[in-house]
Amino acid sequence: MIIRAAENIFESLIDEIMAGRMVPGEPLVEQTLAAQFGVSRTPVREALHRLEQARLAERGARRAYVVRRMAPEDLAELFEATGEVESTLAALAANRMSEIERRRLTAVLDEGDACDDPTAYSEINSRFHEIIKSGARNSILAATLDELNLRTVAWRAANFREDSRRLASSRVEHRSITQAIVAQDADATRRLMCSHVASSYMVLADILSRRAP
Amino acid sequence: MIIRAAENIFESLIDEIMAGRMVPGEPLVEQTLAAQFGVSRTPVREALHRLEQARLAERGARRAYVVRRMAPEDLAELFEATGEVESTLAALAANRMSEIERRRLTAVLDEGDACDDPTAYSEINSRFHEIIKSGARNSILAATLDELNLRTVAWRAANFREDSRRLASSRVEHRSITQAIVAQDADATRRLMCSHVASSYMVLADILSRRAP
DNA sequence: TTGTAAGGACATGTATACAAATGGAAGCTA
DNA sequence: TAGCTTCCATTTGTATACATGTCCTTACAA
Repeated sequence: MIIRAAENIFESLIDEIMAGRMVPGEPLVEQTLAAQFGVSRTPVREALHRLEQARLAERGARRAYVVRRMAPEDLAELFEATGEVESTLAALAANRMSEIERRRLTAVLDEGDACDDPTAYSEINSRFHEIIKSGARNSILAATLDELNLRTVAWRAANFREDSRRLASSRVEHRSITQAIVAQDADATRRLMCSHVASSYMVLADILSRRAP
Repeated sequence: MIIRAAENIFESLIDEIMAGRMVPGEPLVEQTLAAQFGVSRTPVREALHRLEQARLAERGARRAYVVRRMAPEDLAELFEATGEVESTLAALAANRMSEIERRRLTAVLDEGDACDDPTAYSEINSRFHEIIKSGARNSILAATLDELNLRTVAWRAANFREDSRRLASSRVEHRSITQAIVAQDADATRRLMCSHVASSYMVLADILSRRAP
């Protein structure tokens, strides 16, 4: 093996969960996975431990691993936590971003306005959030946000995509957030970002509740 | 072994780091630790991986583990992140704590005012922060705060204790925070908690910078 | 029928041996 | 001497065998 097997397996399992090919509650048996990946139990074991740390796997009966299940309340907490951390980053960014970064943010915003393809818009949306994250000048909070976002992958899996109505309001929200950042108004930025993230997740929560009541 | 060896070793290593018996940069060799704990490399290996996840260990030369070192800038980021998350929890708690919880918070505050022993005060201080953490009604953010606090253990190690001047201002700050929470003023709570945590860490940072310039 | 205890299947936990990789040191060359 | 190459020591990575623990099944008795 060129690179570490445990690392590959960890990434592969995350991909499987993200793609929805492994659903919450599905067993993750060391022996079975080892056979599938063509390695021994040892690296699989390590990958499963890492999945557990990342809260993507949990222990079921007989200490066996399963893809993590989450009650709706837990999901709500997770969404709230994500929103709060991202809002904090945005508030810090409002105070700390350079003129160049503010211009880049505005540019990405304009690019998003000119884009109608949902897939492309999703990529632009990521860039928007990335700029804010790095503008906050705190890599630890940024990493914390990444970890929280990673935990939602299993729930974003089922080919969730923001519908066009949500896309329109998302544009408006990004616009207000950007204005608050450019005005270096940290409080407004926090408030706006918080409700922006809340709205985004509301749509997802709605879909999930309709599918698994 | 009655309970899991890997778990024991993980806890033990954290204790060693907390106590300052293992200092940043010190090598953590699987073979050596295995011999010390009287087990094989396997559980030690697992414990080290967990330490790495917790950001208490890092990889040095030849992928060997060492107790994590941190540059002063990283430490500043860590303190800021901790303060922001705790402030967020406090702001949520201001909106969500029950009347009973508010009374308990006030009671702990009074207990702290009547206490002059630094060790006892430290314990009361912990209870104060615990009440706020649980009052926020978000276990994920609470766990995030715990994880961030855990990362500072190696830096709190060197029998750091708040001096009496700091203790006096800490009392005053706790009083204002409690008043803001009782008044259910989330914004004021956030602001006060943020500066409270910042002041606490300032003392530690000051000590650290004088010891290792 | 229900409660309980023994046995067994299944999955993880641990021990050990061997493989691989990484950095550094020794030695060679220009 | 500087720079390169080769080799080796050290440490982690992986494979495999065996140990342990937990739950479920089943048999038996009240």
